This record gives sequence, C-alpha cells and structure tokens, in this order.
Amino acid sequence: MSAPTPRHTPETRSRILDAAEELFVEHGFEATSMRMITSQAGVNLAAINYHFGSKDALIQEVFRRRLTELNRQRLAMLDKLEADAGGAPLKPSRIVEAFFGTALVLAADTEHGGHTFMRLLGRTYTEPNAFVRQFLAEEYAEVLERFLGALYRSLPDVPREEILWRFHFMMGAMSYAIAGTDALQLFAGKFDDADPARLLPRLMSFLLGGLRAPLAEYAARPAGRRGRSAAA
Amino acid sequence: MSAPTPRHTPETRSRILDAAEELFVEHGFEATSMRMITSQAGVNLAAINYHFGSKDALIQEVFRRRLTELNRQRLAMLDKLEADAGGAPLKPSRIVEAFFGTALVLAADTEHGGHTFMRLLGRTYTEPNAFVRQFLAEEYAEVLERFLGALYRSLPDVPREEILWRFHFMMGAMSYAIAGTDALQLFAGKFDDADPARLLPRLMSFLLGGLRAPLAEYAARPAGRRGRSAAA
DNA sequence: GAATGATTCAAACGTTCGTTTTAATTGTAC
DNA sequence: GTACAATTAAAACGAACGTTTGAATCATTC
Repeated sequence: MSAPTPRHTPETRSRILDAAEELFVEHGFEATSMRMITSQAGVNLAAINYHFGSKDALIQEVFRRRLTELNRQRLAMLDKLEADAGGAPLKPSRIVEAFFGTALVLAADTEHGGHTFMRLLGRTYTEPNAFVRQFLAEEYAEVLERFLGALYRSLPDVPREEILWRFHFMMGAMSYAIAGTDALQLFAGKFDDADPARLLPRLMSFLLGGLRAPLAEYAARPAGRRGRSAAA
Repeated sequence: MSAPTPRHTPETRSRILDAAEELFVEHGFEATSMRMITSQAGVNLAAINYHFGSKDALIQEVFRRRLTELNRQRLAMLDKLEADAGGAPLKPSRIVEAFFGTALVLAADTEHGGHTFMRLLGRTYTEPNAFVRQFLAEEYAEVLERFLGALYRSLPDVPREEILWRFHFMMGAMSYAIAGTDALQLFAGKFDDADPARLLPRLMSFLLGGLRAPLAEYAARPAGRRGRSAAA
C-alpha cells in the first residue's frame, strides 16, 4: 500500500525540456517563467539552473535536442539522393521534398512532441531574441549550404539570387503553415480539415508551384525571355 | 541664444507610438519595457499610462493606427475591382495582388515606418500573446471575409478548403519574407539584392505560382482528374 | 494675473523575474 | 553503517517589471 511514486526521478532533465517546449509554444520565451516550467514539470525551481545553467541555456537545449536530429535526417536524405543520381543533377522537386518533407513528417508527429516543437521552430525563425537567432543560424549553416548548393546545380540557368529568394519564401510558407495553424485565430473555425497528415501534400504542391513559377521581370532590367520558368 | 527646445510637445502620443513600434520589432513585446520606450521617445515614464492606459493598450494602438489604414486600402481596391468587373468573376491574380500588393507597398516604404510596421505585423501573426491574437483576428475579420469570398467566386471549381489553405500559405510566405529578411540571420550575407521594391514582383510571382499549382491528391481519396490546376 | 484643466515630472508602489545559497536527501561503493 | 558525490529542497537575493501617486508645470480662459 506504499505510494508507488518514484522518489528519485533521473529523468528530471527531460521532464524540464518537455515542459519548457510546451510552455514556450504556448506563451513564448519571455512570457514563460522558470517557475511555470518547474511547476509543470513537477520539479524544484533550482533544478533548471542546476541541470542547464541558465534559462538561455535551457532554451538552446530545447532546440538542440530536436534540431540536430532533424537536420541529420535532412542531410542523410540529400546524401541518398545524390548517391542514387550518381553525379547527375537532381530534380528540384526531390531536393525540396528532402528538406521540407522531413520537417513536415516531424510536424505530423503529435505523439512525441514533434508537432509541438515544429510549431515552436516555425515561430522562432522570426524571433527577435538575438542569441536564439545566432544559435539557429549556426545549427542551420551546414544544411542550408548543402541544400542551396544542390538547388544551384539543379537549376544552373536560374540566377542564384532568385533561388535564394524562393527558398526563403518556401521556408516562410512552411513555418507559417505549421506555427500559425492553431496558434493564430485568424482562420478560426474556417478549417474543417486541419489534419497534419494532409498538410504535407497540400503544402508540397504549393511550394513546388511557387518554385516553378515564371521569374519576375523588372521594368528597370533589360527585358529578356519573358516569364521563363524557374524550375522544370 | 535661448534653447530652442520646445517645452510642450503635443506629439507625445505619436512619439511614444513610433518608439514602441521600432522597439517591438527589435526586441518583441515582452522584452520591450516601458522604460525603454519612454527613454527612446524622450518622454516621462508615466506618459504611456497617462495617454494609453496600459502597456497592452499601447500595443493595440501601435497596430490599430496602421492596420486600419492598410485594410481600408485593401477593401477599396477590391471594391474597385468588383465595380470594374460589373458582376463578372475576378481573376484570382487580381485578388491576390489587391491583398498582398497593398501590404508589400507599405512594406517598401522605409521613410514613414511602413517597413518597420510590416516587419512587426508579419511576426505577430504567430504571436503567442493571447490578446494580441484576439485583436488581430477582429481587425482582419471583415477583410478576410471579403477576399476569401471573392476567391471562392473566382474559383468555383476549387474546393473552398483548398483555397483557404493556399491563402494561408500565401500569408505565411509574405509574412516571413518581410519579417524574416533582416530579422533572421539564416541567410546572412547571402542576399546581394534585398531591395524592398523588388520584393513585390518576386513574391507576387511566387505566390501566384503556388496558387496555380496542381491540387494535391491523396491516396485515400478517389483519384479524380489528376493534377488539375487550382487557379487559371 | 488668477483660475482651471491638461499634461509632465520624480518618486515610490507591490510584484515577479532569473539566479544563488545553504541545507537536506538521495543512490552508490566501501 | 559510513563516507562521498550527485541531486533535490526551501528560502532568500537584488534587479527589473508595470503601474500609481501627488506635486509641479503647462496652455488657455476669464
């Protein structure tokens, strides 16, 4: 009849990380206090500073533990694509799928916090907090270099500047699609079918349509071939 | 030789709003303190509570003064389109231009704070703060209703659900394009040409490409016409 | 120029924040 | 069981937060 409650919980670290992840999504970094986190995690207030050192270090660890794995998957998928192609240029759609598909699969995982984390990540791309931006930039440096390089080789006739912009737009559409779907109430009550599993084909179709759109022309530029397509 | 400094500044309100707008973009709502705002505006700390009542009310006013005008322009442009068409359905591209073009024009205005505000607005679509979301939803209700209705009539064969999703994606691409360009350092040093004036054609081309993309098919659904286009 | 209402000012309010400190408790090896 | 290091616990720290107060200053009207 003794209480089955475990006296010693070595998973204190992960309980803090899980609680922080949820609360950061719900309230943001600044509005989430250490006391809110430790309270939800069921641990002592001082545990955060003991295990992580500071609140900022905790924020970093919340991202690091998931982002490292996500970017590893992305790179592995790109490696496989390039290996299978054997030197031939990749189809742009394959590259886009490798980058955004992995993220969307993670976002569709509502069981193990993947959905929660992707909502957080999507919002954080525009996070004003300086050290968070710095940290994200470092985590993304290699992945961005690899995928942009692959796209450049895949679309040799499209100016790199334009590829860069369109990749930027695609990241925006994805981030917002994930972060904004249930966060913002702009479209409240309008979505009958917000199934995360269906988000992938919907978004992928949109992204590829945007990537393949005719390049914009400027009045200031010498008018070349009008409306040539960016991606086959 | 007397100091030309004006003793009484009736523009205290607008100085506070301008300072708040800039600081909110740079640091976010929570990380921007009343003391930072009043200090940058050169006014007394108590001035915010005197003129606006509270920090939350100030945040609302920062959005209201610009958003009301932006949405007025959007509706006026849609009114004109519908008047010129005389009952005929509008081209989807015109509707999209009316909604996103006005926002991008404002975002290109670096002289009068329009660019600053649009960066702030773009980030705020995913803002966790509850009352900000609520306020934004109210400000956008009429405009969204009108533009979505126009798109529904313009694309009668496309399921409304899909139009809704694509509008959602388009808002994401735009928000991120504006909010993330200089906020996030992910693409730091990669953009040679970040001219806001060129953002409009670049983004518009991408958005229309996404809107016109073939609709996604699901394995679970009965395979109808494959890859029919969403917008002409 | 005195009276009035609007605005600005310096100072303080109580609360909450992230962090630190010190003691108690735990699991592990002797 | 005792020693030891790791972890948890309770309490307090100074700093910063949004807000309020009451007096001083302003522009305006008689």
